[in-house]
This record gives sequence, structure tokens and C-alpha cells, in this order.
Amino acid sequence: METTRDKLINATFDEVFSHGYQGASLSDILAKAGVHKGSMYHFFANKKEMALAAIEETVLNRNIEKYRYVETYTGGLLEEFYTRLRDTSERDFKRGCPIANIVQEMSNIDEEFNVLMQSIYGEFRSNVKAIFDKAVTVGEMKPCDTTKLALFTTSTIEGAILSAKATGNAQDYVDVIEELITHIEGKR
Amino acid sequence: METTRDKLINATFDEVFSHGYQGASLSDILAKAGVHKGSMYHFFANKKEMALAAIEETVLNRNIEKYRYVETYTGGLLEEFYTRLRDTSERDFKRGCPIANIVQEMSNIDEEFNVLMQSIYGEFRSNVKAIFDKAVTVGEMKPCDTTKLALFTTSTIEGAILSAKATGNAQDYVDVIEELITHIEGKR
DNA sequence: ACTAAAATTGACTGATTAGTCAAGTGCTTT
DNA sequence: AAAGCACTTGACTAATCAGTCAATTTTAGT
Repeated sequence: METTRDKLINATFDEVFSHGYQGASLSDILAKAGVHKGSMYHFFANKKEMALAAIEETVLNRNIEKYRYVETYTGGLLEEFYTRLRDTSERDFKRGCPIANIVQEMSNIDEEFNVLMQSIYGEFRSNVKAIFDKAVTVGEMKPCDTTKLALFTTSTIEGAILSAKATGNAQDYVDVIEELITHIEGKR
Repeated sequence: METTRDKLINATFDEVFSHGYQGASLSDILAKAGVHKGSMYHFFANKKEMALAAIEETVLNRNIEKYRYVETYTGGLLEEFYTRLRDTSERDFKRGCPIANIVQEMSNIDEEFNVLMQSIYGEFRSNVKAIFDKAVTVGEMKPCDTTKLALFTTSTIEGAILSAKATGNAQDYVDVIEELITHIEGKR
């Protein structure tokens, strides 16, 4: 069952993803969630705390499943990584990447957002690094500076999503990803 | 001499760069510019038109100089491109890339912003493509799909700036750029 | 069934928002 | 010097913003 708090978290994440934090209207969130203002202030101190909770919890939940395969998978780890990278079915190129959006909008404005996004972004990077590290361990890849490769990979992925958002053309994402994969393959 | 309109354009660009379009306060812009509200509405129909003008004109002015070297330069074009890429002295990693910021914030919200950013982003890409094209022409680089290489390059640059903004570490930008240059060098 | 706590309701506040406008200033042209 | 136009001034409006709160209902524990 979706509790009142869940409704608020989901509506907030969606609204912030669409309009940014500053552009997110509290009344719109409440209308979307079907929750009254007083109820919201019962669960959250203010708009900011609710938004921070929405981002943290939503991203956390998604990532738990997203990178589970790395631990269980034994063979063809990089291929699996590529396949997931190529998969555009769950990407929303109109809205872009929720993490990147918030980083761009809030990192230099608000310290609490900055801290949260630093942690989320760092986690993203270390998840990718873990894939490369494992690929090296199991012999799928020659030893290399996986920290820098993960930084390069995550940066390029975010850039690819941005390009597709800027042009309105999902193919841009695909093209960048293919070139990125070629680059990573050069390390084998 | 800095006209009233110039003051408004500059203050608007700076304020939008810092706080985003939606987060930009008209009163703050006016205070920063030292211009009264009525004056502003004499030059611009509304906040949005002023912001669009500020972005377009500022970016236009900067790009006119930024890529002039491509036409005049004859030898070591790629090296010059790398040097400029490596130069972080004019980058503001706290605020990130003004273009990317606006794309992220506004492309999916407002059609006028979308059109403008699509044009600016397209120009960025074709400027980079022109460098690779010329490099191929003068024999600095083997013939290749310069359209896709330019897409990859611009995407990765934007991703690099985002990474540095997310972590607050300018070195991230430098590291990504070095890997990017290595990748481009592979095409020679 | 009774009590207490948790959750909900919705009207209200004060601040801030973008935008309007009538009156006034000052430069330019004749 | 007179007229006309570009520009400036700052008070004003209406809407929206986040946030408050006392009263009420619902739920849970005994």
C-alpha cells in the first residue's frame, strides 16, 4: 500500500525531475500526490527536506537493484554492462538524468543539496569502478587505472544524456555510448 | 560605455548562470544592474525575453572569438585545440557550463528555451566538427566520422564539467579531458 | 469502550513574485 | 527655445509562494 509519505516522495521526485527543485511548486506536488498541505508538514519540516528525502530515497532504491548483477555475474561482465548502457527503454531523454539535473541546478546554490549530490554522484562512480575492477580481476580487462576509467565513463554517460536532451534526439545518446564502448574495449 | 541594456544583459546572464532561470530573481537582477524595473520593461517585454537575449548574445559574443583561431591556424591545429581544452583558467567549475545548465533546466519546460539551446548546442558541436574536419583536410588526422567524433567530444567535455561541479574537484575535469585527448589521438 | 497519539483538514499569514503604469527627466532635432 | 522622443522613476497590483496552526478525524493500544 502506498502511504501518504510514499505519495509525497513519489510526487516530489517526479515534480522535481520535471521542473527542477526551484521550479517545483509545492501546491502542484500536493495536488499530484492528493495530499493536503498540513499532512505534508506533518511528515516533513519543509519543501527542501522533502525534496532531499525524495531524491535520496528514490535514487537509493533504484541503485540497489541496478548494480546487483555485478556481484552475482561471473562471465561476460563488460558485455552485460554494455547491454545495459545501450538499453534506452528506461531512459527519459526529455527530462534527462535526474541526478545531473539536480547537480547542475543546486550544487552551487545550497550546501545540503551539494553534500547529497556529491554522495550520490560518488556512489555512481564507484559502482562503475567496481565493474571495471571486477573485469580486471576475472581477466576480462587488462589492469589499468579503473578510477580514472570510471570517471571518464560516468562523465561521458552524463554528457551523452545531456546531448540527447539538448538536441531532442535519442540517437545522440546511442552514438556517444557506442564510441565510449569502443574506447573501453581498447583497454582489453 | 556600458548602456542600461548592457547592464541588464550582463546582470541577467550572471544571475541566471548562478541560480538558473527559474531561480533568478528579477529584483536581484535589477539591483545588481543598478537599473529600475520600469527601465527594464522599456527594453524587454518580460523576464523570459530578457533571459533569452542575455543567453543568446553572451554566448554569441564569446564564441565569435573562441573559435576564430580555427580559420587562421594552419599547423598543429589539434595541439592548439588540446591546449585550449586543458586550460582551466577561464572555467567556473562551481557554476559549471552555462549552456548545459540551461539545457538541463529549461529544454523540457519551455519551447523557446528549447529552440535557443538547440541552436547554441548545435553551434558548439559544429564548431568542434570544423576543427576535426580541418585536421583531416590538412592531414593531421586520418579521415573518420567527424560528426560522431564531435558529438562524442562535446558530450564528454560537458560531462567532464559536470563531474567537476558534482565533486567540487577541478582535477576531475582535467582527468577526463586527458582521457578524451588520448581517445582522439587514437584517430590519428 | 476509552484514551492517546498519529494523521488529516483547509483556512490563514506574510513575503515575494513578475508585471503595470502614470508621471517625470533629459537629450536631440528642428 | 520649443517640441518630441527615449528613457527613467517608483509606487502599485494581482498572483503565487512556502509555511502555520487550531480543529477534527482516524488509528492503535489497553
